[in-house]
Amino acid sequence: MHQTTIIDIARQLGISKSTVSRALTAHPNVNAKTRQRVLELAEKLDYQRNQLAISLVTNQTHTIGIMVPEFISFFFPKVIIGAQEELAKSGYNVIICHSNESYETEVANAKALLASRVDGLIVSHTKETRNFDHFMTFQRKGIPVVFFNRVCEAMNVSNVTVDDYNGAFQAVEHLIQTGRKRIAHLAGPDTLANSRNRLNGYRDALTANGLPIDPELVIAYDLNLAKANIYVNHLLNLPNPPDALFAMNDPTALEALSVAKHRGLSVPDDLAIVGFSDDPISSLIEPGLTTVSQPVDELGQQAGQLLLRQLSTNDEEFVPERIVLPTSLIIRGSTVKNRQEMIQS
Amino acid sequence: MHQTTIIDIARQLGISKSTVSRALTAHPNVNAKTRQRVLELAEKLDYQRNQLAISLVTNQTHTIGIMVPEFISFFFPKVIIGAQEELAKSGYNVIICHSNESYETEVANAKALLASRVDGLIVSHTKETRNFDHFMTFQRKGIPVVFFNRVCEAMNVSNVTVDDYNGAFQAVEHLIQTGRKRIAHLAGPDTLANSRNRLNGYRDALTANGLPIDPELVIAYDLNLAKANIYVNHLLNLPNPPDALFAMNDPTALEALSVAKHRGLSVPDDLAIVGFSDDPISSLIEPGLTTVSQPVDELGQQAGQLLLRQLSTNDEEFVPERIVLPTSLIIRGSTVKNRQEMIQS
DNA sequence: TATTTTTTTGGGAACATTCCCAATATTGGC
DNA sequence: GCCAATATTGGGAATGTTCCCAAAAAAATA
Repeated sequence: MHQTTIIDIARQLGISKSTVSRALTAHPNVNAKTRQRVLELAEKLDYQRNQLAISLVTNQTHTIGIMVPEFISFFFPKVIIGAQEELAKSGYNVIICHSNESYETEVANAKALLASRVDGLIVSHTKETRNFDHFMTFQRKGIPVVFFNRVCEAMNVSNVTVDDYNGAFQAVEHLIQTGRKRIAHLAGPDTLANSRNRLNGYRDALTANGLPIDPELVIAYDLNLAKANIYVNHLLNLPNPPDALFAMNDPTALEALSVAKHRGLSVPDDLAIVGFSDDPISSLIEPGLTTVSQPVDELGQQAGQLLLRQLSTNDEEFVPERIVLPTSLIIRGSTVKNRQEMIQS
Repeated sequence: MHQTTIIDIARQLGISKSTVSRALTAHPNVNAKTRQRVLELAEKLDYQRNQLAISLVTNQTHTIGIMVPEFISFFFPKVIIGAQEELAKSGYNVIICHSNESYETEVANAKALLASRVDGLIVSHTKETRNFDHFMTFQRKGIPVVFFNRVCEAMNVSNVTVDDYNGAFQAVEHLIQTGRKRIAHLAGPDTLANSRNRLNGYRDALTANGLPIDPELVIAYDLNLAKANIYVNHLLNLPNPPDALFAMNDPTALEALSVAKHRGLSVPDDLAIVGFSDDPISSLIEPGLTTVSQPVDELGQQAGQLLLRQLSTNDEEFVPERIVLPTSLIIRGSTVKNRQEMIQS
């Protein structure tokens, strides 16, 4: 089916396509009457500009790619919305991709985004990603890249993260202050920078408070919940089991909570549990889950702003920025009995 | 910054751009050696095809727009993933838009998708949408449109829904069978076809079981949770309050649950509650929420398949399909005490 | 009215690719 | 070694737009 073009309009009006083009854009050099006639006919003919042709000649698409590893949990959609709103203010559209935690899909998506000539990329990589060549290609071609949440520390690009180290430190210190001595950590894979940082925070909090680091109590896993179940049971079966668990994220913590319930353990008396990310579910279950909360909306907004800033800066003058947003500890019933929710920043 | 083009490759190899083009695509008429040389140089020069130019000349983008009203809740992301996987099998990419429940944003998004020449559209409209002109434009231009979940019944296009009427009927009948006599309904806005269908199911279930329809017990609202809170309190303050509540969706039902707890009511004894959609949270809270479950993944898959089918059919021969997927009632503690989860189809 | 200035318009290259058709090179049969 | 058949290559139009530059028209000035 034929789509109306500026040439159709030009022909019907007996004027040149240049004039139609000017009338349709905000160009000043058109007679007001001519513009009026063009606009009316365009409306009548259902004219829609062809962004492909425009992007081809102007060499910019006004489109930003956002790639996330998944978007079932509340976290990534919220970040996307934050970024999208920020970008929309400057007239940018957004293509959302999810890599499904698959390195291969991530590479394929990166290729597709490159092919559709996005003006920039906002990305959180998969847990499988060890090689970042596919993102470096963007850099080489002068297309701004901003990482968030799961960042590539080796690449010299802007990124936004939360203070994973301090969040973890604070969480573990809270457990220590409430009397726990054997604190386990279900960590994420060491491919993720945030996972590594949380692990460091856990370790340093123990050391700073004179507690030993027992390797038996630290398990790094691939965030597959079925395995979380197994590992929690393993920890609780130890001859000298933990009295507290700090989990990489809320889903893991919730899984631990369910395991504890199943084994007839009392939370927080027999096992205190802390998560990370303040999933909406965490405040609704019984007991409420103590967790490290992140400013999710701001994460997205900042990512958007970083990209916009880079987009309006000369390549030579550009210096990458690394933004770290603060976390806060939300204390609920999974660590302190009969406690109404409390926030500790 | 200059991006490598087939002309660059052609020049460096001393051959024509036609040959390079053939080598880069799956075209048979190229010498194997030539193809090899082209592929190697392309790799070396970081060549990425320019999808804009390709789409411009081939007049198809292999891109499908998916527009949803929001994607914080688990529902829409899951549908998107289902559709995306189906479309990916046939080599289609996806642009995801969310209208943020705003009619204006929806219209703007539709324009942008039209401008970027998507090959098709999968959409669930906002709760504000009464005028569907912006979607009819797609139809007029021969671009396939598939509605899901929130459909426009007035448009002659394919759509996928769940059996809202029967889901609601079954839910209300379950409440009646467990002895409830005054069943309230917190309905959605009447702009949504699924909201209207659920309301009808509610009404007919009451009538079929010889119960009166009390207009006092039916409240239609805009799905803004803050208002749900107010309305639930209003219902419970009635001189003759309801003994059960059927809510338009799970978030509404959860809000009701929280209100009931706050007022010291026992659920399900004082107030039984049923939701719609089986949100992941619903099985985790205490008591578990009885709810109408929908085959969410299948919704997305079917939407994708419908679109693909239309894409490969002549416009003249095409006949819209309307698929209705079955729902099932999941019975939990919010309607039956001490009941382990049970599914009734 | 003639000339200059300003406003408005038109022509055509450029963007990166596909694809048709013609031209050239290679191969096979005799 | 010649001719036909086949394989491979090149040339150039076409896609829908922007944008520069020149041309034409209109308005302002003398």
